[in-house]
Amino acid sequence: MGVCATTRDDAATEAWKLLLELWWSERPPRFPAVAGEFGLSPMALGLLKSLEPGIELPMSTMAEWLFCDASNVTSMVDRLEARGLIERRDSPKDRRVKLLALTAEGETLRERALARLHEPPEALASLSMADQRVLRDTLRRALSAEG
Amino acid sequence: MGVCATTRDDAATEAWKLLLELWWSERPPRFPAVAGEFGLSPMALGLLKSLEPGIELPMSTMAEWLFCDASNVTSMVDRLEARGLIERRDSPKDRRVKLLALTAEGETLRERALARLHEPPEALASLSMADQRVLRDTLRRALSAEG
DNA sequence: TATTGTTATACTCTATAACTATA
DNA sequence: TATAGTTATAGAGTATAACAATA
Repeated sequence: MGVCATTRDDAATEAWKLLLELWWSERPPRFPAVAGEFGLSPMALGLLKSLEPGIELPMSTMAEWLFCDASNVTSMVDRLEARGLIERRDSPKDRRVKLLALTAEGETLRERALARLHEPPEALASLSMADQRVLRDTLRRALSAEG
Repeated sequence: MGVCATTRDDAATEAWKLLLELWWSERPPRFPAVAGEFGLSPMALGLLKSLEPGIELPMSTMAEWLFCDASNVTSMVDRLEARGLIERRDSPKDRRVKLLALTAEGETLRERALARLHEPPEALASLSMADQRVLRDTLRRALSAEG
Protein backbone atom coordinates (compact mmCIF):
# COMPACT_ATOMS: atom_id res chain seq x y z
CA MET A 1 0.00 0.00 0.00
CA GLY A 2 0.97 3.63 -0.20
CA VAL A 3 2.61 5.42 -3.07
CA CYS A 4 3.83 3.39 -6.03
CA ALA A 5 6.76 4.64 -8.05
CA THR A 6 4.96 4.61 -11.38
CA THR A 7 1.35 5.29 -10.44
CA ARG A 8 -0.27 8.36 -8.97
CA ASP A 9 -3.89 8.41 -7.99
CA ASP A 10 -4.54 12.05 -7.30
CA ALA A 11 -7.61 13.69 -8.79
CA ALA A 12 -5.67 15.23 -11.72
CA THR A 13 -4.37 11.82 -12.81
CA GLU A 14 -7.80 10.26 -12.43
CA ALA A 15 -9.38 13.05 -14.46
CA TRP A 16 -6.72 12.71 -17.15
CA LYS A 17 -7.22 8.94 -17.35
CA LEU A 18 -10.94 9.51 -17.81
CA LEU A 19 -10.28 12.08 -20.53
CA LEU A 20 -8.08 9.63 -22.41
CA GLU A 21 -10.66 6.92 -21.98
CA LEU A 22 -13.22 9.25 -23.53
CA TRP A 23 -10.91 9.86 -26.50
CA TRP A 24 -9.74 6.29 -26.99
CA SER A 25 -13.04 4.50 -26.44
CA GLU A 26 -14.43 5.85 -29.68
CA ARG A 27 -14.94 3.24 -32.39
CA PRO A 28 -13.89 3.70 -35.05
CA PRO A 29 -11.07 5.81 -33.61
CA ARG A 30 -11.92 9.40 -34.46
CA PHE A 31 -8.65 10.78 -35.78
CA PRO A 32 -7.70 8.21 -38.45
CA ALA A 33 -11.35 7.89 -39.42
CA VAL A 34 -11.71 11.62 -40.08
CA ALA A 35 -8.37 11.69 -41.91
CA GLY A 36 -9.69 8.95 -44.18
CA GLU A 37 -12.90 10.87 -44.83
CA PHE A 38 -10.82 13.68 -46.31
CA GLY A 39 -8.34 11.50 -48.19
CA LEU A 40 -5.52 12.32 -45.80
CA SER A 41 -3.11 10.20 -43.80
CA PRO A 42 -3.36 10.79 -40.05
CA MET A 43 -0.04 12.65 -40.12
CA ALA A 44 -1.19 14.89 -42.98
CA LEU A 45 -4.31 15.75 -41.00
CA GLY A 46 -2.07 16.51 -38.04
CA LEU A 47 -0.09 18.89 -40.22
CA LEU A 48 -3.19 20.75 -41.40
CA LYS A 49 -4.57 20.86 -37.88
CA SER A 50 -1.31 22.45 -36.67
CA LEU A 51 -1.37 25.09 -39.40
CA GLU A 52 -3.68 27.81 -38.16
CA PRO A 53 -5.17 30.19 -40.74
CA GLY A 54 -3.06 33.31 -41.18
CA ILE A 55 -0.07 31.74 -39.47
CA GLU A 56 3.18 30.86 -41.25
CA LEU A 57 5.24 28.05 -39.78
CA PRO A 58 8.80 26.94 -40.68
CA MET A 59 9.05 23.37 -41.91
CA SER A 60 11.55 22.56 -39.17
CA THR A 61 9.02 23.58 -36.52
CA MET A 62 6.41 21.40 -38.17
CA ALA A 63 8.81 18.45 -38.02
CA GLU A 64 9.21 18.99 -34.26
CA TRP A 65 5.48 19.31 -33.69
CA LEU A 66 4.71 16.18 -35.72
CA PHE A 67 7.56 14.26 -34.08
CA CYS A 68 9.00 13.17 -37.41
CA ASP A 69 12.00 13.71 -39.63
CA ALA A 70 12.37 16.87 -41.72
CA SER A 71 12.59 14.82 -44.92
CA ASN A 72 9.20 13.38 -44.12
CA VAL A 73 7.74 16.87 -43.83
CA THR A 74 9.15 17.59 -47.28
CA SER A 75 7.22 14.61 -48.69
CA MET A 76 3.97 15.49 -46.93
CA VAL A 77 4.22 19.12 -47.99
CA ASP A 78 4.90 18.05 -51.59
CA ARG A 79 1.66 16.08 -51.59
CA LEU A 80 -0.44 18.70 -49.79
CA GLU A 81 0.91 21.47 -52.00
CA ALA A 82 0.14 19.42 -55.11
CA ARG A 83 -3.42 19.12 -53.79
CA GLY A 84 -3.57 22.89 -53.38
CA LEU A 85 -4.13 22.78 -49.64
CA ILE A 86 -0.96 24.51 -48.44
CA GLU A 87 1.88 26.50 -49.95
CA ARG A 88 5.58 27.14 -49.31
CA ARG A 89 6.64 30.75 -48.83
CA ASP A 90 10.10 32.25 -48.56
CA SER A 91 11.04 33.62 -45.19
CA PRO A 92 11.96 37.31 -45.31
CA LYS A 93 14.38 36.81 -42.42
CA ASP A 94 16.28 33.66 -43.38
CA ARG A 95 16.59 32.55 -46.97
CA ARG A 96 17.15 28.93 -45.93
CA VAL A 97 13.74 28.71 -44.29
CA LYS A 98 10.48 27.85 -46.04
CA LEU A 99 7.28 28.89 -44.31
CA LEU A 100 4.14 26.80 -44.56
CA ALA A 101 0.73 28.41 -44.88
CA LEU A 102 -2.79 27.26 -45.69
CA THR A 103 -4.36 28.14 -49.02
CA ALA A 104 -8.00 29.23 -49.09
CA GLU A 105 -8.91 25.70 -50.12
CA GLY A 106 -6.79 24.33 -47.31
CA GLU A 107 -8.54 26.55 -44.80
CA THR A 108 -11.90 25.25 -45.93
CA LEU A 109 -10.89 21.62 -45.71
CA ARG A 110 -9.23 22.19 -42.33
CA GLU A 111 -12.40 23.83 -41.04
CA ARG A 112 -14.55 20.91 -42.12
CA ALA A 113 -12.17 18.33 -40.68
CA LEU A 114 -11.93 20.18 -37.36
CA ALA A 115 -15.71 20.39 -37.20
CA ARG A 116 -15.81 16.58 -37.38
CA LEU A 117 -13.11 16.23 -34.75
CA HIS A 118 -14.89 18.69 -32.48
CA GLU A 119 -18.16 16.77 -32.40
CA PRO A 120 -18.45 15.74 -28.76
CA PRO A 121 -18.78 12.02 -28.00
CA GLU A 122 -22.14 10.77 -26.86
CA ALA A 123 -20.89 10.42 -23.28
CA LEU A 124 -20.27 14.16 -23.13
CA ALA A 125 -23.31 15.28 -25.09
CA SER A 126 -25.64 13.37 -22.81
CA LEU A 127 -24.37 15.02 -19.64
CA SER A 128 -26.67 17.48 -17.94
CA MET A 129 -26.29 21.10 -19.04
CA ALA A 130 -24.94 21.95 -15.61
CA ASP A 131 -22.26 19.27 -15.86
CA GLN A 132 -21.32 20.35 -19.39
CA ARG A 133 -20.83 23.92 -18.22
CA VAL A 134 -18.79 22.84 -15.22
CA LEU A 135 -16.56 20.78 -17.48
CA ARG A 136 -16.14 23.62 -19.94
CA ASP A 137 -15.37 26.22 -17.28
CA THR A 138 -12.90 24.03 -15.43
CA LEU A 139 -11.02 23.17 -18.61
CA ARG A 140 -10.96 26.84 -19.58
CA ARG A 141 -9.30 27.62 -16.27
CA ALA A 142 -6.75 24.87 -16.86
CA LEU A 143 -5.81 26.05 -20.35
CA SER A 144 -5.85 29.77 -19.65
CA ALA A 145 -3.47 29.35 -16.73
CA GLU A 146 -0.57 28.42 -18.97
CA GLY A 147 -1.56 30.26 -22.16
CA MET B 1 -25.47 34.92 -37.83
CA GLY B 2 -27.05 32.22 -35.74
CA VAL B 3 -26.49 28.51 -36.08
CA CYS B 4 -23.96 27.31 -38.66
CA ALA B 5 -24.46 23.94 -40.29
CA THR B 6 -21.05 22.56 -39.34
CA THR B 7 -20.35 24.24 -36.00
CA ARG B 8 -22.06 23.87 -32.67
CA ASP B 9 -21.14 26.00 -29.72
CA ASP B 10 -22.93 24.35 -26.85
CA ALA B 11 -21.06 23.65 -23.65
CA ALA B 12 -20.39 20.00 -24.51
CA THR B 13 -18.71 20.97 -27.79
CA GLU B 14 -16.70 23.69 -26.10
CA ALA B 15 -15.60 21.28 -23.38
CA TRP B 16 -14.63 18.67 -25.97
CA LYS B 17 -12.62 21.22 -27.97
CA LEU B 18 -10.74 22.24 -24.84
CA LEU B 19 -10.10 18.63 -24.02
CA LEU B 20 -8.63 17.97 -27.47
CA GLU B 21 -6.55 21.11 -27.17
CA LEU B 22 -5.15 19.73 -23.93
CA TRP B 23 -4.25 16.47 -25.65
CA TRP B 24 -2.87 17.96 -28.86
CA SER B 25 -0.95 20.87 -27.39
CA GLU B 26 1.60 18.54 -25.87
CA ARG B 27 5.04 18.73 -27.45
CA PRO B 28 6.39 16.32 -28.29
CA PRO B 29 3.03 14.64 -28.94
CA ARG B 30 2.55 12.16 -26.14
CA PHE B 31 1.41 9.02 -27.92
CA PRO B 32 4.12 8.59 -30.59
CA ALA B 33 6.74 9.76 -28.11
CA VAL B 34 5.79 7.09 -25.55
CA ALA B 35 5.57 4.46 -28.28
CA GLY B 36 9.13 5.36 -29.28
CA GLU B 37 10.32 5.09 -25.69
CA PHE B 38 9.26 1.46 -25.69
CA GLY B 39 10.46 0.60 -29.18
CA LEU B 40 6.92 0.36 -30.54
CA SER B 41 5.16 1.93 -33.48
CA PRO B 42 2.14 4.03 -32.47
CA MET B 43 -0.18 1.33 -33.82
CA ALA B 44 1.60 -1.40 -31.87
CA LEU B 45 1.20 0.66 -28.70
CA GLY B 46 -2.46 1.06 -29.59
CA LEU B 47 -2.76 -2.70 -29.85
CA LEU B 48 -1.18 -3.30 -26.44
CA LYS B 49 -3.29 -0.54 -24.91
CA SER B 50 -6.44 -2.22 -26.24
CA LEU B 51 -5.48 -5.62 -24.85
CA GLU B 52 -6.51 -5.60 -21.22
CA PRO B 53 -4.84 -8.09 -18.87
CA GLY B 54 -6.85 -11.28 -18.55
CA ILE B 55 -8.91 -10.51 -21.63
CA GLU B 56 -8.72 -12.47 -24.88
CA LEU B 57 -9.62 -10.64 -28.07
CA PRO B 58 -10.16 -12.03 -31.61
CA MET B 59 -7.77 -10.61 -34.19
CA SER B 60 -10.70 -9.46 -36.32
CA THR B 61 -11.98 -7.34 -33.42
CA MET B 62 -8.52 -5.85 -32.99
CA ALA B 63 -8.50 -4.89 -36.68
CA GLU B 64 -11.79 -3.05 -36.21
CA TRP B 65 -10.61 -1.28 -33.09
CA LEU B 66 -7.34 -0.20 -34.70
CA PHE B 67 -9.11 0.84 -37.91
CA CYS B 68 -6.77 -1.18 -40.11
CA ASP B 69 -6.72 -4.24 -42.34
CA ALA B 70 -6.66 -7.74 -40.86
CA SER B 71 -3.41 -8.54 -42.67
CA ASN B 72 -1.80 -5.64 -40.89
CA VAL B 73 -2.86 -7.06 -37.54
CA THR B 74 -1.20 -10.32 -38.55
CA SER B 75 2.10 -8.46 -39.13
CA MET B 76 1.92 -6.52 -35.89
CA VAL B 77 1.02 -9.63 -33.91
CA ASP B 78 3.91 -11.52 -35.52
CA ARG B 79 6.33 -8.85 -34.29
CA LEU B 80 4.81 -8.47 -30.82
CA GLU B 81 4.65 -12.24 -30.37
CA ALA B 82 8.31 -12.55 -31.44
CA ARG B 83 9.13 -9.98 -28.75
CA GLY B 84 7.27 -12.07 -26.20
CA LEU B 85 4.69 -9.40 -25.40
CA ILE B 86 1.51 -11.13 -26.60
CA GLU B 87 0.44 -14.59 -27.68
CA ARG B 88 -2.08 -16.19 -30.02
CA ARG B 89 -4.51 -18.69 -28.49
CA ASP B 90 -7.00 -20.98 -30.16
CA SER B 91 -10.63 -20.13 -29.63
CA PRO B 92 -12.57 -22.99 -28.00
CA LYS B 93 -15.72 -21.91 -29.82
CA ASP B 94 -14.53 -21.32 -33.40
CA ARG B 95 -11.44 -23.03 -34.76
CA ARG B 96 -10.92 -20.27 -37.34
CA VAL B 97 -10.48 -17.61 -34.67
CA LYS B 98 -7.23 -16.73 -32.95
CA LEU B 99 -7.48 -14.91 -29.64
CA LEU B 100 -4.88 -12.37 -28.58
CA ALA B 101 -3.70 -12.12 -24.99
CA LEU B 102 -0.90 -10.36 -23.14
CA THR B 103 2.01 -12.38 -21.76
CA ALA B 104 3.34 -11.54 -18.29
CA GLU B 105 6.08 -9.51 -19.96
CA GLY B 106 3.51 -7.78 -22.12
CA GLU B 107 1.45 -6.85 -19.08
CA THR B 108 4.49 -5.28 -17.46
CA LEU B 109 5.40 -3.23 -20.50
CA ARG B 110 1.78 -2.19 -21.01
CA GLU B 111 1.58 -1.07 -17.39
CA ARG B 112 4.69 1.07 -17.72
CA ALA B 113 3.57 2.60 -21.01
CA LEU B 114 0.11 3.39 -19.64
CA ALA B 115 1.69 5.01 -16.58
CA ARG B 116 3.51 7.39 -18.93
CA LEU B 117 0.37 8.10 -20.92
CA HIS B 118 -1.60 8.70 -17.75
CA GLU B 119 0.73 11.41 -16.43
CA PRO B 120 -1.51 14.48 -16.42
CA PRO B 121 -0.33 17.50 -18.42
CA GLU B 122 0.93 20.47 -16.47
CA ALA B 123 -2.25 22.42 -17.21
CA LEU B 124 -4.28 19.81 -15.33
CA ALA B 125 -1.83 19.16 -12.53
CA SER B 126 -1.66 22.85 -11.65
CA LEU B 127 -5.43 23.18 -11.23
CA SER B 128 -6.72 23.64 -7.70
CA MET B 129 -7.59 20.44 -5.84
CA ALA B 130 -11.23 21.47 -5.93
CA ASP B 131 -11.17 21.88 -9.72
CA GLN B 132 -9.35 18.57 -10.17
CA ARG B 133 -12.01 16.78 -8.15
CA VAL B 134 -14.84 18.48 -10.01
CA LEU B 135 -13.29 17.45 -13.31
CA ARG B 136 -12.82 13.87 -12.15
CA ASP B 137 -16.32 13.52 -10.75
CA THR B 138 -18.01 15.04 -13.78
CA LEU B 139 -16.08 12.79 -16.17
CA ARG B 140 -16.93 9.77 -14.05
CA ARG B 141 -20.59 10.61 -14.45
CA ALA B 142 -20.14 10.96 -18.21
CA LEU B 143 -18.39 7.62 -18.63
CA SER B 144 -20.51 5.62 -16.21
CA ALA B 145 -23.71 6.73 -17.92
CA GLU B 146 -22.97 4.72 -21.05
CA GLY B 147 -20.99 1.84 -19.54
C1' DT C 1 31.06 25.57 -39.01
C1' DA C 2 26.15 24.97 -38.23
C1' DT C 3 21.46 24.91 -39.99
C1' DT C 4 17.36 24.52 -43.39
C1' DG C 5 15.42 22.02 -46.61
C1' DT C 6 15.93 18.60 -50.52
C1' DT C 7 17.26 14.35 -52.75
C1' DA C 8 18.40 9.48 -53.19
C1' DT C 9 17.86 5.43 -50.96
C1' DA C 10 16.43 1.80 -47.96
C1' DC C 11 13.43 0.29 -44.45
C1' DT C 12 8.97 -0.03 -42.14
C1' DC C 13 4.25 -0.02 -42.25
C1' DT C 14 -0.07 -0.93 -44.53
C1' DA C 15 -3.49 -2.55 -47.87
C1' DT C 16 -5.06 -5.70 -51.80
C1' DA C 17 -5.81 -10.01 -53.54
C1' DA C 18 -5.40 -14.84 -53.50
C1' DC C 19 -5.26 -18.71 -50.43
C1' DT C 20 -6.27 -22.26 -46.43
C1' DA C 21 -9.12 -23.79 -42.90
C1' DT C 22 -12.95 -23.68 -40.87
C1' DA C 23 -18.11 -22.47 -40.30
C1' DT D 1 -21.22 -19.65 -49.43
C1' DA D 2 -19.27 -16.82 -45.93
C1' DT D 3 -15.75 -15.79 -42.48
C1' DA D 4 -10.96 -15.69 -39.79
C1' DG D 5 -6.54 -15.46 -40.45
C1' DT D 6 -2.32 -15.97 -43.45
C1' DT D 7 0.71 -15.18 -47.34
C1' DA D 8 2.68 -12.77 -51.33
C1' DT D 9 3.00 -8.60 -53.21
C1' DA D 10 2.84 -3.79 -54.10
C1' DG D 11 2.23 0.70 -52.41
C1' DA D 12 2.47 4.34 -48.98
C1' DG D 13 4.93 6.33 -45.33
C1' DT D 14 9.19 7.23 -42.89
C1' DA D 15 14.08 7.70 -41.65
C1' DT D 16 19.17 7.97 -42.84
C1' DA D 17 22.78 10.00 -45.10
C1' DA D 18 24.72 12.99 -48.46
C1' DC D 19 23.98 17.37 -50.59
C1' DA D 20 23.16 22.57 -51.85
C1' DA D 21 22.21 26.95 -50.17
C1' DT D 22 22.48 30.05 -46.59
C1' DA D 23 23.66 31.68 -42.00
